[in-house]
Formats: sequence, structure tokens, C-alpha cells
Amino acid sequence: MRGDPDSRAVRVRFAPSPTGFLHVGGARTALFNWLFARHHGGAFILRIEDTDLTRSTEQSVQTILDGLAWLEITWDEGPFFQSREVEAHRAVAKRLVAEGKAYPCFCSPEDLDRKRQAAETDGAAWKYDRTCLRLDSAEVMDRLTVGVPAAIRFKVPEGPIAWDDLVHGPTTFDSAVIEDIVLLRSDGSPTYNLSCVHDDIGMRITHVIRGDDHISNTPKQVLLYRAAGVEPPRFGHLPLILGPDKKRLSKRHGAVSVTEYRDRGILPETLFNFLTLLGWSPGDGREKMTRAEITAAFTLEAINRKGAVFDEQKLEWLNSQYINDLDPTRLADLVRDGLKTAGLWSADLDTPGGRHDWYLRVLGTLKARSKVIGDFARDLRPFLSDEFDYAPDAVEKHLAGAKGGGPAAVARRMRDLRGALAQVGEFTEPATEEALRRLAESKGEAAATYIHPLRVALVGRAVSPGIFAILTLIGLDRTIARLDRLAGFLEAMPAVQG
RNA sequence: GUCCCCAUCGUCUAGCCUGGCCUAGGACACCGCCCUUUCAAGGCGGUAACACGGGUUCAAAUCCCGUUGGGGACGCCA
Repeated sequence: MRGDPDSRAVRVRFAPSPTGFLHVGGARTALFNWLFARHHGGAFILRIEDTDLTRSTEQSVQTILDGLAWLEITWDEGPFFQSREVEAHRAVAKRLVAEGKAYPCFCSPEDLDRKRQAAETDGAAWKYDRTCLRLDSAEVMDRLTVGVPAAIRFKVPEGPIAWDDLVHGPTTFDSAVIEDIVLLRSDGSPTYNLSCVHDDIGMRITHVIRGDDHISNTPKQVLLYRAAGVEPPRFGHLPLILGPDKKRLSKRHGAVSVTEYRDRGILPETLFNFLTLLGWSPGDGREKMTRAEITAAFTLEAINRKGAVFDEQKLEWLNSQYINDLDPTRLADLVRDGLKTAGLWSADLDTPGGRHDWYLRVLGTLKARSKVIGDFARDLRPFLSDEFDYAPDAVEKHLAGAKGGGPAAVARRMRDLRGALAQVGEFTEPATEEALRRLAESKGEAAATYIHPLRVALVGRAVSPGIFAILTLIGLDRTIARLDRLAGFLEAMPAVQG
């Protein structure tokens, strides 16, 4: 009931201020609006709230647009720029003054700051003291004609303010705790609450869905709707996204911008799905869902009232699931840039007939254990280049360790293995596996004592996909070369170790 | 400080509106076992929560009140 849209077609908006990047919190707000619109076949409108000219930048607008596009949160109308409506906003403020619902305020920001600070040291709550409301009209005229800078304040009427929140249910404020809202700054520029209400009316917004941090703005806006003689839209306040310390997610928690997650190798479908699960669930236990499934299941009444901690580990888990589902061609597209910066890229990886098919097979074996796209540049190195280091933990565990009998014993096994592998007719997984196992058996040793050092020789690490898959992907010649390189390394080891 | 919001495993949540099916279900993480070739992946299993106190009721995680705790807002920012 709470969330059911009435007979009017649903019209919602996302209204970011372009003063930085697209924050995941903002993205989630956009997402829920988008989902609500799509679920009800309504319109999703994008409005850029750039009324703070000193902080708004064109670059930030672009970043926000890019972030939304990347997440495929598409808008039906806009982007509209709030700054274009400035004249209309001023007219509204002037009309309110004429109607006696607002008044000029000559208090300087410095004066107000001083009073605020004084109140704070007294431990008292600060609220504008209406100094300028008490001015007689002659005094006001005098100051205005002399050109004393004046802001316009809305005269907050007495009485309770209530609305039925789409998420929280009935919510009430006493107007006694609300100070007279500044509508126009002394330089004549409109402020947030005025602009927001005016534009929402103009755009015929039916549901305002935004973060919990806006709850205290809502009574002010309800007042402005009343003053305009317009029925307010429905309001729904989303719980905040929190950091691990349960405080509002912010930069000090690490990555918070959509772009950072993209650059780190989180897939857009992952972030979309994950953000959706922060404060909402379909109620039937499903977690990994397509956007169509999410859209179909989405309702506002299923939204939680409690803030949700952004769990990076779960995000990466979800991402690993999505990576595993990726088709090889798209995966190759996603990995390409990372390979280029790592200097591992060559055109024949993309050329059918070149190493393309082989490359796709390599990607296929690696993807099951990858959490982020960035993992691939690291894991692909031993396949695309002969230049890679032996990881210290792998050296210690499988080359130097007493378990393998020390470097000399390892060297002997690898020498034998080199010979055995060279004898293999067809260099396939079963054939190489059989050769290795037969060798180990003939020596009365565990296959693992051959496999581990071999892995270090081939990829330089203690972890990898199945060793025989790697072996065949790397091929006989390069395997031999790598075993030789390992032999040299082992020989030098005692000296290196001191 | 004032106002507002919130309260189920460490985390995301199901259940709450319409009390009984809840000795509270799922997922991430963690631990163990299996598979095995190490880690991972996969399979199986385990540890782990109704903040507290009153009340209503035959019966409360679910309804009411209070306490405590947490968060947010208190701008001529949006």
C-alpha cells in the first residue's frame, strides 16, 4: 500500500549536484529511482542541481553521466540543468514576499555565524532569531533603497508537518524546530529547497526518492509546496550506505566513486546488482539476479529502514560470480586495457588465426578464480611473457623448503621431469599427467613433489589453475625453457640463501 | 545540545504490517571435511543473531511503552 503509485503515471528523478564524482550512495539512489520507474512503466528524469556555481564543474557533470551510462541507468528526460531556472526561482521568491509568506533578511553571514557559535558554546540549539522579521516596513524600505544586501527568508508558519513516508511510514515534524528557510541568497541566487521544490513541481514529479540524509529537508519542502498551493509528491527516504564503522560511507573508507570500482575491475552488472541488495531484497533469497529480474521484483515497500554496511568482500564475491559467467570475447575486451598498461598486449591475441583461440582458452582457465578484472593482468603474465618473478612464498614453500628435500632434490626431480616431458608424444593434458605420475611412481615419490616446483617454474607462483592445463597451454618448448631457468635458479640458491 | 530516523548472526538479509508453521531461514566472511595437485573454485557440514526492561496475549522476533545503543540533520551547501 505504502509504495503503490496512484493512478498518475510515475515520474521520478535523480538530482545530483555536480561537485565531484558519482558516489556509490548517489548511484544507489539513482538506481532505486530508475527501478521504481521501470517497474511501473514511468519516467526517470535526470536533473543536474548546479545552483552552487562556485562548486559545480562541467567535468563533474560528465563523470556523473559516464557513471550512470556505465551502469546502464538510462534516463527518459534530461539532463536538465537547474541553473537555467534561476529566473523562475527568483520570481517564486518575490511572489512569496509579495504574499507576505517571505521577507528580506539583512543579517550578514558573519553576524549569523557569530550568533550560531555563541549558541553552540552555551549548548543551546540555534535557530534564526527572526531579527529581520521584526523590522518595520519603513526600515526595510530604507535598507532596500540604500542597497543593503538582502537574502529572502521563508516565514515558517506554526503547526505540525507530516507526511506518509514511502519507506518509513508516517513521519512528523513540529515547525517550531524549523528556522526560516533562506530562499534567495543575498546575491540573488536561489537555494536548494526553493529550486528543488520549484523544479519538482515543474517536472510533475510524483515520487521523491532520496537518501535518509534528506529527511530533515522534507518538512521544509512540504511547507514550500503548501505555500505554492500545490499537493506535495510522495516522499521516500532510503537508508544510508555505511562504511565498516557504521558511519555514513565516505572517502575515508576508501573507494566510494563508481569510477574507482570500474577501474578496479568490478563489472557494471555486479555493482548494479550489489547496490540493489543494499537496503532491498526480493524476499525469496535470490541474490544474483539480472536487471530484468530485479526490475520485475522491485517494490518500495520491500526497502529496509536500516542503514547498510558496504561489504567489499561480498562485492568481490559477487563479481567473481559474474566474471565466471562472462563469455570469452567480452572478457577479452575487458582485460585488454590492463594488458596494454602492463606491456603484455600484442595484436595477434585479437586476430583470428593468430593466437586468438589459444588466448581465449587461457582466459577460460583463469576466470574461475578471478575476483576482479585487474587479476588478469597479473595472472596472464606467465602466459604472455617469459619475464616473471618467482614469488617469495612459492620459493620458500616449494623450492627451498625441507619438505621437498631442498634445492638439490628439487633440481634432480625437475631434471628428470624435463626428460620425461620431452619424451611425451602429444603434449596434451592426459599425456603430460601420465608422464609425470609415472615418473614420480618410478622414483617412489609423491606426484606433488614434482607438481609444486613445476608450477613455480611455469607461473612463478604457488597458486594457479590446474597444472596440466597450464602445462599444455604453455607448450613443450617454453616449458623446457622454464625448467632450465628454474635449474639455474636452484643452483644459485644456497648462495643466495647464505 | 535540539530534532528526526533506526535496532534479527561479524556483514547483507528473510521473517514483523496480517502474533502460533521460528528449537529464527538464506548469502558473504570464518572454521572443518570431501574432491585433489597447492591455493582457489566446486560439493558437504559447522560456529554465529531476535539490544535490554516492562506491558498486551493462552501465545511475542513479530503489537504497545520505556531504556540503552547507533546513525542522520541542524549552512546565504546540495
